[in-house]
Amino acid sequence: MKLSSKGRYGLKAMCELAKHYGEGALSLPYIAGETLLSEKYLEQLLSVLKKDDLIDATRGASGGYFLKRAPEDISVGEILRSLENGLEIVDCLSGECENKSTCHTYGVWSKLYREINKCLDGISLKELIEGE
Amino acid sequence: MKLSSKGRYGLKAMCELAKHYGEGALSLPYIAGETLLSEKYLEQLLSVLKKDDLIDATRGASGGYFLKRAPEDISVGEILRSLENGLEIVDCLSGECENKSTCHTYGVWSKLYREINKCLDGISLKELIEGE
DNA sequence: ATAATACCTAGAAAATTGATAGGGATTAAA
DNA sequence: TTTAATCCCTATCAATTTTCTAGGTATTAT
Repeated sequence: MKLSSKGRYGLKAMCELAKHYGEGALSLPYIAGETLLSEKYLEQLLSVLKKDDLIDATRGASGGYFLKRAPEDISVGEILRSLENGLEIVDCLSGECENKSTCHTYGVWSKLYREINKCLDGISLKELIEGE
Repeated sequence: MKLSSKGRYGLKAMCELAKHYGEGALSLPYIAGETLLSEKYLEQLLSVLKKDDLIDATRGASGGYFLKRAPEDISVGEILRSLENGLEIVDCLSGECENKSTCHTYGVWSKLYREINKCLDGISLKELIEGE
């Protein structure tokens, strides 16, 4: 049960944006340079984060990406759910499970799912860059 | 961040063994039949669980697998750590991370790791088959 | 105009996971 | 003592997912 690199990389990028919150937009090459990630791969992650309304961007020369809300108002949970396309650890949590009632293990997954979300929703981007 | 089918299948098999705890060994074909899993694949999962001392087996005709401890003394955490080869959601948790001190995200992973284990260690196999 | 940027889509490469196959060793029971 | 049922071991294939690369288009400050 590993987090994908999308989650890890994307969260790093979000930290970078948070560090410069209020200073205008950061360009893709800049973020890639700071986080040591491939520009093209990072671009795809940022597009996901944008689709989910966590960041926004301005196009054209001297354009770039920036947080849509303040770092203290964005939780790690939101970011990871966006990048990982949900944090459901088993498929029967999303979609309907037909034998939820008789399945011995359903309860485990649903409890774990709640705990994971609770934990991650309790950490803000601001705490992250300040080292709680 | 998905649990692999090893974890899901293996836990199912463990439930089956728990249901018949104290009744002697269950054969691979029997367990596969009850859980609707491929014999050969399940065999590999059981061998992992055996290596990690959660189950034991007797060979030869009328042999089979059985729990090494009572269902109330085996936690879901133990089972999943065995099958998933640890529950570290990122690699820097296992192995040493060289820049643990400067990394903004290390704290998140380590906190989440603790929560996941705490949650799963708090559920016993017995609770599972009895529906807590 | 130009150069720097975000945006979009297709697909290759690599890694992981899921599953199959076949044979060997052991042992209860006929 | 033979037989059949079982666990044990290892190799390998197939499918899926993840990671990453490539190339072009649209937009905009300078």
